[in-house]
Amino acid sequence: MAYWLFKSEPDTWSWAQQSARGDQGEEWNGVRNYQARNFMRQMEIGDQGFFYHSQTEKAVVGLVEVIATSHPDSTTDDPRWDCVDIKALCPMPRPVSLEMVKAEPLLAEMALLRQSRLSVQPVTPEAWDIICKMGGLE
DNA sequence: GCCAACGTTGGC
DNA sequence: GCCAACGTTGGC
Repeated sequence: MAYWLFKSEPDTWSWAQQSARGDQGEEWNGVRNYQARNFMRQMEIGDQGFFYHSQTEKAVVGLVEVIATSHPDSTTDDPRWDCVDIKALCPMPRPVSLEMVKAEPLLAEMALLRQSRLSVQPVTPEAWDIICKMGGLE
């Protein structure tokens, strides 16, 4: 099983909206970036991810799970763009802010810091554990 | 609101 | 195939 990070502007698609979808989940659509798309194509059902709010909040606010593998993005006719479906698992008891991630030397290599514009990115198992603990999980 | 980073597009 | 121009994203 692999770990990922999904980034969203809360004004566009928020954790609250994602949670409201329940187990039915929702397409992670609208991605128009090849790198991000390629990561989604690698995802498998049961993979887990962080849900990150960019812009105003800049924090990991919850955990999600992949419930459908890559398929055409319903928001475009352009055959280049695929997406997966994800559902909310649980909120972070304490959201892990970008500031907190930056302050942890063990997380310095995260794509979140190195490639700030990438909206879908892989997370190593080590980074996953660290952030879960920082957020009050486990 | 600004700016840096970076991806995309189009002309050559 | 290169590169300049431009658009978008995200942090500050």
